[in-house]
Amino acid sequence: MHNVILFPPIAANCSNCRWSGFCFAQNLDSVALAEFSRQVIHSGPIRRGNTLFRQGDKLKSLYVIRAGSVRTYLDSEDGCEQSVAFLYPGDLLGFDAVAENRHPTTAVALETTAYCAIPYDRVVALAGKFPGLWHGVIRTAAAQVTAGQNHVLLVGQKSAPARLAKFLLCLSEGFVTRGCSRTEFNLSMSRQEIANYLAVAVETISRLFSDLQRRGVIAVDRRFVQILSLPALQELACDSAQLRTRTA
Amino acid sequence: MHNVILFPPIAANCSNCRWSGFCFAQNLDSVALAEFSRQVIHSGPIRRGNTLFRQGDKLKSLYVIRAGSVRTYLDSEDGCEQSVAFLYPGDLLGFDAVAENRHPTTAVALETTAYCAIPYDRVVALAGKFPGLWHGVIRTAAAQVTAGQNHVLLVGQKSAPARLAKFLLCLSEGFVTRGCSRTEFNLSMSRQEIANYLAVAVETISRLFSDLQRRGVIAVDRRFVQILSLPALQELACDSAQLRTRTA
DNA sequence: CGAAGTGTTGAACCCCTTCAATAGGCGTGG
DNA sequence: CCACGCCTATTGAAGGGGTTCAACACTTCG
Repeated sequence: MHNVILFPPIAANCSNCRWSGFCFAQNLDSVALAEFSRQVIHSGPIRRGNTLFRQGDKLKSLYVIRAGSVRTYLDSEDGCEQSVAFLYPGDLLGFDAVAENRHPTTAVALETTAYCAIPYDRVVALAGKFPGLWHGVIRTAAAQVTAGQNHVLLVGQKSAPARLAKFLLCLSEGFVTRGCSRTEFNLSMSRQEIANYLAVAVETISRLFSDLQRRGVIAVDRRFVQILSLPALQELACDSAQLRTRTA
Repeated sequence: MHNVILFPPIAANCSNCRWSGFCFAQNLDSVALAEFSRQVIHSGPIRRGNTLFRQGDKLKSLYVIRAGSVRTYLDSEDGCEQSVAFLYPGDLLGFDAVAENRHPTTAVALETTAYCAIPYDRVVALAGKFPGLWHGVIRTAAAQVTAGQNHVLLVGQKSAPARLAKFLLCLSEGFVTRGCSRTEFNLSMSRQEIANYLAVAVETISRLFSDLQRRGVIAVDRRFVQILSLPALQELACDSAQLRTRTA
């Protein structure tokens, strides 16, 4: 334990929060937001490899990333692992635990990460008073369902090059939304973690990065990526689902 | 249009419904349920191939299957298709449209199918009065997120035989929950539709069915399946994720 | 009966994995 | 500071699981 370097929980101030537009509290008016804010526990930074919650843990809170990034993943009974999502500031975590009152995934920090925790019973209580909060939760939930569908499509129907291209484009899109560069960014995850998320071997990711660089589509230096040709990347992302599994 | 054979919408009676325990209205007391029931539109049977809604359609209602079965699928920009789910009586459909106010998937009947439609604005209005309805929606939503995660795991990390085995076990589980046989059932979907859901070629599904039958694990006659050895099937479902993409 | 759709089976090929070996970064400790 | 070890990443060669292509059986329906 490194208590000495952990900041104590501090009072949240959602009305000033840079990410309030992303948070599931986005629909609340200033009065409601102030009350919401009092329930929020700002949680001090955790370092790479530490978890917010583990698969099987009882649901206590919902979480929103404030800084840093997080990977969620699922372990099956027989010991294989599947990365489910990479999360960035403003993203909601842990909602899926509502179904069984236990977290179906583990959430682990990819880098030093700060987050907010809101006890789920407080969310429910507040949502009773401010229905806008229900809408925020519901819309976020629906978005996560959609994201899962697209993940299956990616892994199920696309070739390895298309998967990586689409992955980079999705990251890019996320950074733009957060006011960062569309074409230059640092990956917060390792090749291994990308490989697992895209369901290919690490070596394949390595080769694909090299290919993309060789073809002038991107420039890569370790975790730093520059997209040199967005159109080329988009073409690659669409191209080649060599599987003919159309049902009609 | 076959209007002549369509039953007119009839008044729903949720309190008598065989599937009320599965429906997202499961938490309502009898008073609330009666009011809920008045908002429900019983929709007459549609035949195989007809859709409840199409990808891109505006969200109007949530749907619950009353009889029959439905497949939802996603088309990507570049024309590849991914089956997302097979739905049976009691299952909720269309919730994912809440995120963007448009259905991200198409829902098509696999056989003659009857369903209930509940206008979404009515759901919201009722949920304001009866918070139990919010919980029903939220829990169902969370379950769908979890289901999506497991689907990615299946497609991303498991070998083709394991995918089919797991698929059969999931179907089996669903039938048990609904009071049907665990070991004998009819598939409502074609080989092609199974193949697409599991992200393999049709021929692979065919071969795997033959293999399973040859090994005495199941007996198949067209769409009728008998599970002869549940343990063997469970072993196959766990076995072999030949991809070593562990991140740790 | 013939045509179309669905399912099955065989053989060849290919994308991606696996195995293996090397290079590069980074923290640790002498 | 540099040497050492560990971990991540890269690249080559070989192999395999599943796809693709092709032909055939069976059912359904007009």
